[in-house]
Amino acid sequence: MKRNITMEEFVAFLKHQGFVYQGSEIYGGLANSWDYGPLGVELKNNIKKLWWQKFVQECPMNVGLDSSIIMNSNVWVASGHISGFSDPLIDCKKCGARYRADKLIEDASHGEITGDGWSNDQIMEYIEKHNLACPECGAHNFTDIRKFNLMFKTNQSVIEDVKNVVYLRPETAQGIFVNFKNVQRTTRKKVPFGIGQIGKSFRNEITPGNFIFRTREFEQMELEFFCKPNTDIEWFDYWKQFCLDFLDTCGLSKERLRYRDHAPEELSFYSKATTDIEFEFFFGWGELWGIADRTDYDLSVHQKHSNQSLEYFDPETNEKYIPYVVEPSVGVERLLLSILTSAYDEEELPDGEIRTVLRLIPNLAPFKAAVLPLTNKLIEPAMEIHKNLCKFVNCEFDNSGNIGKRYRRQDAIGTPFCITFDFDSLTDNCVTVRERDSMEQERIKISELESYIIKKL
RNA sequence: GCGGGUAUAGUUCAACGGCAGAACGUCAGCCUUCCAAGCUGAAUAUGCGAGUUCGAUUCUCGUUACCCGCUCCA
Repeated sequence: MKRNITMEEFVAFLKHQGFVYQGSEIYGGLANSWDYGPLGVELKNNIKKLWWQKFVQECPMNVGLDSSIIMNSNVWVASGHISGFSDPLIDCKKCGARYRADKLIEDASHGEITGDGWSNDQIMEYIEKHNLACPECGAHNFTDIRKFNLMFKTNQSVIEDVKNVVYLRPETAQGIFVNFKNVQRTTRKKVPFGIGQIGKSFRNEITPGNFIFRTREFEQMELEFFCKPNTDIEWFDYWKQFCLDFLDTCGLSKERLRYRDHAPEELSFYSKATTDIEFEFFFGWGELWGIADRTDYDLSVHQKHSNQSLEYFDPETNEKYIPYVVEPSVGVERLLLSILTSAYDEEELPDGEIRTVLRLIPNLAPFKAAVLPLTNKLIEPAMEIHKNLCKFVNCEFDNSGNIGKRYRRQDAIGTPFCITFDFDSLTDNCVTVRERDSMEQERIKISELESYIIKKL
């Protein structure tokens, strides 16, 4: 990227080209929801396809799964998502500082009283009675207690009732864990093996933002890799490298990628070690891919709560154990954003003109080719070529404006090849194939066009 | 959630308490034999809701969305 393009400019660019629109736009939008346009959905699908290819199809150890978004609520009790995430939060109305109300009491009483297990009313009563002040500004002016609930809640029935409360999954991982036995039995896989899944997840984030970086609805591509206890460290390193290689395949700029190991105090309760692959987004470095050593935590808690054995019998050693899990988890939208960020380029041509180019790898490009008649007199025969090529690759037809303009337009959406049908084509049965990055042109026989394009992809 | 800022066409910007303009883009026609050419024409905008006013895109309030900072992020 030659120029320092701002995020706002980039968002406008993506909207203009039909990659990403604001969600519910005609109704004034909905905070942090984004829709993927005709080009966005192609790119997104291509990203998912590539991930699936690399993590499932080409990886004999791994298989795929597609589990439900809505699951038995006990799944979330077991996983800790319900109990572990209902902190009573309170804000100081004066300075805006936010606290966990129970911690406030604990701190004020110097640890003598913990608000653990208290009801909201009890906590509020204590705060009022002891006239607890905001540690920041000293004011006695708090909001009501609000339970911060990460999960989207709904009812599985037309009647709302506490008994039929269900949640939209906050991660796809649990769907894999609860199917561990099913998958292992039916595929006859031996540990180590992995289960991959792509799907939507939902989290009521307190502060979403930064465009599509953090949204409440998002899509994850997760692999849960089951291995023998004490082999988790080596597999952890294996997948760390594997993910980085994948990002390289996607065309991400190396200098905008780095590993970041989580410090022991920031590790989640379920994780022994976590490394993020971070990408340098517009707003700074941010988590792109989290690789976590989840140990046997998940299978153990599900075994406990479900009363179903989730042990694996290792036929080689005749041992029974609960496998350890290494989880590389990446968000589709974050990956899409980093791919687009890396691909965006404004190139100065020899004549001083600037062209915008999305240097997407051909595999990911929304359109693989565009068929362009040199003039409007050649629309019909050019359309024939387009019609045929569409059967093999996603390609576009464009006859508006002059040819140069159409080349630039395709450059800006990352189309790797432009196929121009000119007057000579009528007699020599050849077309000009113009390559996006080099801008070089080659004369190709129409009969060999498909194989030429497919080979280049 | 708090504080600050912003909101006019697809985009970038004008203007005004009294008919809202331009450039680029888009579309149509003409022209055009390979890198955003030219000519002619067209469509498209004051985020939403109240209030003040004879009249509000302009002033006031509310609301929604976005941006920046703080806070938060199992």
